[in-house]
Amino acid sequence: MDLNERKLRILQAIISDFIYSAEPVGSRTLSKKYDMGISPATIRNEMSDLEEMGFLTHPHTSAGRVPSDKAYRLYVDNLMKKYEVTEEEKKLIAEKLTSNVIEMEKTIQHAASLLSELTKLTAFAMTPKPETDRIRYIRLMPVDDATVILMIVADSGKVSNTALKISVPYNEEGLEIIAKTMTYNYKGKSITEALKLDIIKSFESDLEAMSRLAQNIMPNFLRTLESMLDVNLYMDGLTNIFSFPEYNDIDKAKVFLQMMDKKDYFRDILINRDNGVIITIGDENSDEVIKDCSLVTATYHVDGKLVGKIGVIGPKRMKYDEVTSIIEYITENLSNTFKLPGGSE
Amino acid sequence: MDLNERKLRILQAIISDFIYSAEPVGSRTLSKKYDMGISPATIRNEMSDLEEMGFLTHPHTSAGRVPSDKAYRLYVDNLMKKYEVTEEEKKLIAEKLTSNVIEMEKTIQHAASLLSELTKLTAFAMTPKPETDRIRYIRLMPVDDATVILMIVADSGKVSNTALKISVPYNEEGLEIIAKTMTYNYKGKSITEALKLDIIKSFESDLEAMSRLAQNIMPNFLRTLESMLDVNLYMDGLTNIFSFPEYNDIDKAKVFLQMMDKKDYFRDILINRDNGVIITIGDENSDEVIKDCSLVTATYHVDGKLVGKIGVIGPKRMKYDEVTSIIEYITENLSNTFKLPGGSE
DNA sequence: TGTTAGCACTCTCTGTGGGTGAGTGCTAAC
DNA sequence: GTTAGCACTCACCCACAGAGAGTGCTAACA
Repeated sequence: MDLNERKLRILQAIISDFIYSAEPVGSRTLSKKYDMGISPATIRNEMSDLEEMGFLTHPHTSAGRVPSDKAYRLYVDNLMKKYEVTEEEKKLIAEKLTSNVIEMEKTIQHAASLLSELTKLTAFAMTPKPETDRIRYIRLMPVDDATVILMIVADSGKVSNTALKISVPYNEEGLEIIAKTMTYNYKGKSITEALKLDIIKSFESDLEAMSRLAQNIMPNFLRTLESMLDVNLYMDGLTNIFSFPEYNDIDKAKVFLQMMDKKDYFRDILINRDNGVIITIGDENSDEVIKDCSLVTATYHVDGKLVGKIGVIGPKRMKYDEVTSIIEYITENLSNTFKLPGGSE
Repeated sequence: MDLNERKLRILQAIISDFIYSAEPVGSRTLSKKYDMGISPATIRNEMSDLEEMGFLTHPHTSAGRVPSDKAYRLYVDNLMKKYEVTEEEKKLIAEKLTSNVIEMEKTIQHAASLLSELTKLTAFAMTPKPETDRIRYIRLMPVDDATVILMIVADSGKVSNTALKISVPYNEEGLEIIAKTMTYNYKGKSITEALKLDIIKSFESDLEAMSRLAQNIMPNFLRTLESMLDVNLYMDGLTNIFSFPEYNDIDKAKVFLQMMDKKDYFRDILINRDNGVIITIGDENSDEVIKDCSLVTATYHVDGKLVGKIGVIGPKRMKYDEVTSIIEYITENLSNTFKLPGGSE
């Protein structure tokens, strides 16, 4: 059977209407509302064909038609018109994302909040996977007799610090020597490489006091490095799903929210997605629990290299045109904000 | 009318049963299950008295009795037995809270997660209000030609850093002089005091280059100080409310979750609560939206001074004995972990 | 006088069955 | 190929009856 122009027009109308109303679309409504110049009966015949071709389904015999995953895919790939981000939206995005950038993490959090506000969906943002981030330098600074602050600065601009409890006496020079030695050994190494390195020997030849101080510091240094590898996931607009009639069912809402609550689980889903703007619709999602959702994700860059993700999750009948344009625009802004050292945590 | 011993026993049984079952308690069930040695009819008479005294209510004529807020209050103040935190629970708390303390914020987050896990309620934890925290020192460290890291260390051990974009040429000595001058001026001042101070003049007398560098740095310094005043609120176990039959109603669940989603609103509720272990039951809560919840909060200390809050929110029929004991135990552990400089962000 | 058995009454909850309306699918005519 | 007509289907709403849990009152009992 042929997917001719009239069938496409009908399909498009059904998808638009269903995205808007969440109600199965009937032939009569269609012919009245969209003024297609053909009678309901003709539309019914076409609908029946479209159903046979797998683009429409039927919740039950006497209900209207509902687009299938295949239909949404066709819509996203071919039918959908490009949505232009409005000036108002652009202004809001610029305001929240570029000014006042004090911490990278805060900015990423704001991006999620903004995205959920603009799309009225549940949004999330993931900090970059810093595996390839390289160590720039390490500092040790005394606070008091028993406390030292360890600071690690990476190429991306990420800074991590930890207050260490030190059980041996020390002085500022000793700290400086250790920090310099560490910087010398770790500079230019990625965090994952650094974790494999064993430099504790470097200190053994020196004075014993120094060696003991270093032994006090190193385990904490490694733990701090490890924590730098953590990927944080922020969510916003969780309760937005309540505005969709498909989640008026308590069990559906419960399953959705419990899934989003398991951040580790959801993080894994995100990590395994490809880069760029990716849309997965319903059954296209490999994870059982989100098989009646659509997921739209995109990637932003930090320092031109590290890759973070941002996106939305919601019912399959989302406004794909708006959502993708807005996400694209936000990721561009984020990438610009995080371009090369500066403007980061 | 007198609240005699038998009435108390009946009331206690009703409260226990209702906390467990969430079903209105009838006279027959009570006499069978709790073996009180009196007949249902007698119990009915007593129940009727208890209702008149305001301790019980009636959802409708032919339903059993439900404890009123006044009954819960009596239970919490007088009837409830002290719950002993089990060895297992203690072990879990010790594991999650004392070991591996790299960042204060992470530990506080863990505390919330732990609390929700142990109580099966929605838990939250608020970082301390750092108004009285005092600045210990300020450092400026070069990253590259256009980036400098600003680091502020406070007495509590809290460390805040920001990467600044610098638009004028500079050298390490210049940074050090400015950092020393800033430390000299700000050391010992609380953050709120520091925000009111205007030290930009201190740099005017010096070389012009220095003055321009300082003018590059100061606005960002103030913004970083401001961000140090932020109080973070972490939540965990939001979806636990789905396990309570009283939230099987989609609208109830929605209202609850939307309320918790408005973090600023909820943060304000917490900030206004007194210190120590505080239980507020139903109508005792001044905020309309949580009038059918109970809120249990407690305070922990950082550096022996700063005060953070942690607690749970849930239906009025919560296991107050368990909840209060566990919260108390966790706050003790937190306060110990955060005792004086060390073990913090 | 306090306690208990008995009984009528109340109210929720569940299941059932008819009516309504939106929509389909088929057939026959245009 | 398109359309009008019509029988048929199915979800949804509503009313109604019966069951079950529980109360409140009364009268009898220790």
